[in-house]
Amino acid sequence: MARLAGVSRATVSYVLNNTSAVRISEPTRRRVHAAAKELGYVPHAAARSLRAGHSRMVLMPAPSIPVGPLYSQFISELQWALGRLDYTVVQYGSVGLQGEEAARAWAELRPVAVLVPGTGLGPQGVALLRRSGARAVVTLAPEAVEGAHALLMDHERVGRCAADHLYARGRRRIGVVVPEEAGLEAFSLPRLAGVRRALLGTDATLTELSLAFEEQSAIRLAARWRELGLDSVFAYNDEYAMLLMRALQDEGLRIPEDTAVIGADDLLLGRLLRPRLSTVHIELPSGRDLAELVDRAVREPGAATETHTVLGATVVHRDSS
Amino acid sequence: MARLAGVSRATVSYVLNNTSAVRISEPTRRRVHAAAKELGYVPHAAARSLRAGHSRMVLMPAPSIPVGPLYSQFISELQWALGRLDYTVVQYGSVGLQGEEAARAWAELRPVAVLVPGTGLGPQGVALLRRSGARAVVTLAPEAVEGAHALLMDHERVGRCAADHLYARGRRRIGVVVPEEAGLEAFSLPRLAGVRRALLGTDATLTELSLAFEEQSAIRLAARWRELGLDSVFAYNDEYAMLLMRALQDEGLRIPEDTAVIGADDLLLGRLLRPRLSTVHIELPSGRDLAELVDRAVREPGAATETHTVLGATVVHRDSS
DNA sequence: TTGAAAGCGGTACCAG
DNA sequence: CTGGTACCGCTTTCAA
Repeated sequence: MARLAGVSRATVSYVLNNTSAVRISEPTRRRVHAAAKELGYVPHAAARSLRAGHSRMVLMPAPSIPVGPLYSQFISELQWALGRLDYTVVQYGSVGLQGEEAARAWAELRPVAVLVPGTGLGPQGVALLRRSGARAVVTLAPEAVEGAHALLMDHERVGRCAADHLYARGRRRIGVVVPEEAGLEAFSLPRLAGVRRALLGTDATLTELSLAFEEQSAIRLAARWRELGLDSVFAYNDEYAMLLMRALQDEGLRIPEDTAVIGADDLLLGRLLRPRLSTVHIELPSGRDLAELVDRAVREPGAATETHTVLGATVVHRDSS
Repeated sequence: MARLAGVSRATVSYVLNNTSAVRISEPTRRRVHAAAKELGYVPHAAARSLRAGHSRMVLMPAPSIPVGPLYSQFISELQWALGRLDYTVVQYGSVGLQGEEAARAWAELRPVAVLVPGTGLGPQGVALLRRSGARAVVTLAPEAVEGAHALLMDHERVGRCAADHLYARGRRRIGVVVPEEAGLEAFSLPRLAGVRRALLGTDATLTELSLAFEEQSAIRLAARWRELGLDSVFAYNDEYAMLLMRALQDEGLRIPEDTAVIGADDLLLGRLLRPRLSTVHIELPSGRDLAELVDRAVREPGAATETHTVLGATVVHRDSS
């Protein structure tokens, strides 16, 4: 670039990076800075990281489904915290890419760390990423993956909490909503399994209820509610719970007398319905903590992989259960 | 890499890219592929784009505020459509970066195209990006920026629609909710301005109402509702509308008799309250169309910048207004 | 204090 | 058909 500033490329590099091992005279610095400003010079990240052999890019797949305020908040916090540690966070739009293939696509960018929510990345995927220079791979999933750090997001606990609550309040015929929308299985199945486990060995019964996030679907489900003979339902999350509760009420069912309803995520909107919606409050890991984990892993890539359980789940009992 | 496969780098390149201008013998291809598989070889995107002088990366800033299902859907669709056109979509976590500074950070990655929702990127930012190789810069904002293609998302129309509707139904003392949460000004201010414009020269009055997305804030606002003397309110969006409507009802106000309420975004959840929430349905551009615009712009970087108005707004009249 | 030169991992031309 | 080689933009010794 600014050899047109009268100096060599090396000098430019020194000046712009404030290289401490080298002293550059003030006049020269000034000329370099001036020229850079003038030409609108921007360093070429690819060239830099090619030469350096590493980057400070932390990559995570972009969510392909609408995420709630909880998760959005978490991502923002994480980006902010990693930004403070001088990492660049990049969400890769991996629409349609699967497992190994996705891992390969990510590896092409040679990120220093990869954060993967959900399953879908096997041990081979992790190995591939590590071979291509990722000094840290962190999964946010129900179970750990060989070779990667793991933040265990145990959605089973959410189901267990909800089921324990309903059972403790005397409910025995318990329905569990399973959303029909694709891409939610990663959450809905563990939550369902959690309910199942909580009810194991008790006198309660569990009924799976398929429900799409549309009024018609809820109305259809409500129409056959009496024949279902359920006295309570864990509705996957607050949004599905709100939808279903409204349909049940329109069908003439009394909440919670005839049927108790509980959701999850503790959305503000759930408090607006009457009766106020009971819910399972979920606590995600703090973005700061995860950022620190990443940073530690990057600095100490040989260290044993850490596994932390990070999903807090507590029942918030309001009026619908 | 697989010079350890017994061939030269060049040959590897030919084989893995299926270079048609060159014929490689089957045995050689096989050995290369075998070695690549064995070593878990992944090409180095930085090296490739350094050499090529360009990449196929489309960059957009990651949203820093929780976005609704509407926008999430739009992003997904866009990623999918661009993926089909063989672009790689990357969301850059620009937490805290502003205008020029953000533009510089993005430019370091030398994306072939940049998509920027919202204002904050000035003409200099656009120029900077173009100078560093971006063949297309597209803004999604209320107004066009010199040098960039523009998808005009005219949120004023949302406010106008809502105001026209309320006015047509005989309301004259109209409140407009302005969220207190930071980062929403890009939407809330134009919506407010739209209401103002719609009411200009009529006998209606406009009152700004500051509201945070918390129950307490809504309760406080509702408590002074009677002294405000409003007969209707445009509540920014459906979520704020739901929150406020509930608080008004708890305060003893009848909806819509005493106060008409209208939101925006046409969320499913708005239909669950009673009375069912009136709303302004918003139509975002199709991801496919935007992807095509980007592709066209990339292939024809010299062409004049296009400006399209892409935000459809129509009132959905339900029971709260 | 500054400059010359090597090299990061690919691609593309040209010679063998 | 295949290998040598120059080069993309930047950092980093090493010499001047």
